[in-house]
Amino acid sequence: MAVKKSAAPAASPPPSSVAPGVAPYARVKAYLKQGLASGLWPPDARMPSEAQLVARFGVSRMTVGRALRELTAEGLVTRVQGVGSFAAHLLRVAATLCIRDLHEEIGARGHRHHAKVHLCRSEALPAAQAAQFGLAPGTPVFHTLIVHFENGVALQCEDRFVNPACAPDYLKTDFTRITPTQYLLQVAPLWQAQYAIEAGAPSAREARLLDIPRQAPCLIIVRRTVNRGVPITLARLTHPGSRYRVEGRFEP
Amino acid sequence: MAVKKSAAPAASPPPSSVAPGVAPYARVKAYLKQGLASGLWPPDARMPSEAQLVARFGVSRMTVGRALRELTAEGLVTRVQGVGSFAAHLLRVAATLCIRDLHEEIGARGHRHHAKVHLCRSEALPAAQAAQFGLAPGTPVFHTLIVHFENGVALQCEDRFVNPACAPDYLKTDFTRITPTQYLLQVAPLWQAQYAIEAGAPSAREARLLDIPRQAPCLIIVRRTVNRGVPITLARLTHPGSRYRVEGRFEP
DNA sequence: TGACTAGACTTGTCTAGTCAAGTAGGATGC
DNA sequence: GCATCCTACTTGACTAGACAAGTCTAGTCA
Repeated sequence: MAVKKSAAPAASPPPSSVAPGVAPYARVKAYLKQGLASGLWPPDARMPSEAQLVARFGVSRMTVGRALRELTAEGLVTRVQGVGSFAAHLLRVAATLCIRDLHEEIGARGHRHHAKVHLCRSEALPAAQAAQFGLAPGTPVFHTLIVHFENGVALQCEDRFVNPACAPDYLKTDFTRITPTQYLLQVAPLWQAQYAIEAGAPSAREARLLDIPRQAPCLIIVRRTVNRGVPITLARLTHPGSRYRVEGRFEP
Repeated sequence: MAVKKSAAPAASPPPSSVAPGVAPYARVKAYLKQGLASGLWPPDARMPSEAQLVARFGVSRMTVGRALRELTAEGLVTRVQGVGSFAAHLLRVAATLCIRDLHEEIGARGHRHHAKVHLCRSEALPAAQAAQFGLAPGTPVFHTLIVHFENGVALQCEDRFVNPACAPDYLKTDFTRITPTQYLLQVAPLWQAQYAIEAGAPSAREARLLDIPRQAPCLIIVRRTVNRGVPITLARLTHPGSRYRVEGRFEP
């Protein structure tokens, strides 16, 4: 093509300012993103078609297609075959919540981590956890109870059940040197995780281990991981509400 | 090309089983994903190069490139120009946390939502919130305090400050019919959000409004949204720990 | 031995065209 | 009026090539 269509509708960034070092698809993407942010295309508004963007930016259809496809993946644009591209509602804000390994997280803050193992044995799966874990009650499972400290202050009580079939050598690990999370990620590739974050009071044992009052509010994260339908581990992570919180950010 | 390289290393899905109706890029992607899930390529292991995948699947480089690019975006693969593609560590588990609008969430459960407005006025921004919100103390801001009910039970106490510059007509809205979140998303496109999830005790007023004891653990979400550097709103959402939790799942 | 260079290999990106499939609207025929 | 068909427009996906840029290795030369 090269010869640009003369009847370009004209708007903000035509092929002017070729932007050095920025890939064409990124330029198209930035243009669309800016239009969405500025309200040029409110939710459900029709956005320029691929052909129009091709004409405006003087690039190939593959290139504008990539920009639109990535925006679709990010949830900013809705596309309907045969109809067009539309600005998406951002009602459902999908945020990236980063569940980091605690050891790494403490290290990133430049602090000292240590762990105390209170329980590390094989036992029959209690009925209370059986349904949640996805194994029959009474199945032999590994059970660890570890308290993690940041600079000597108890930060997390980790009560964990592990499927022996996925990590036969789990109990032999020295959990004062490596966290169960790290170990399990090495042994069994994580493939699915479900989690619930809730506020609640600690159990009597958790209160004692964390050295907090029984009525102190705690942030409790229950996480279950599964690989190809096989349950790997079920963990209940109890944190004193005064010492721990989950933070995150979201930007489309 | 067309003639396949005879020295193909041989593995699971060669061009055999052409898979009807599944796009080629999706087939390549599924193949790689399965290899990662099965542990064929443990973290940091070298994955097949684009050229090898082109030979194996008999598709063009653009197609395998798309598959690898999408896996990279999903955090499953790390690519280094000039070196190769490698299986990523999944240590950092990025989960999609869905911050839904409460009205929509309750509706999705088939339950009845109603709201009670306790405060809806303009006031000077208190110093306590100024730094967090990003406006000077004393700046006139809109302040609402709304309690949301699910089937008549108090579920959330929403204490919110709004920047009048972003939503001049905010106070005129009937918040028993539309939630502030919905209104603000219509008026000002959300462009950045920061949030913190923590467990704590409710304030005296929150306990009264939610009809819970002072020492009942609450899940508190503090959310700040910004558009192009301009603060839109700062919200403190307090939920009784016994009635609300955040759930999510993650699968690469 | 050590510095440098050339080539092989890799990913990153783009083009110009193709075919397929879906939608919407207008023209046609009953 | 109503159903049908055709056409224009849209997105979805792909190909076969191209060039650029980064990395690594092996060989060469001082």
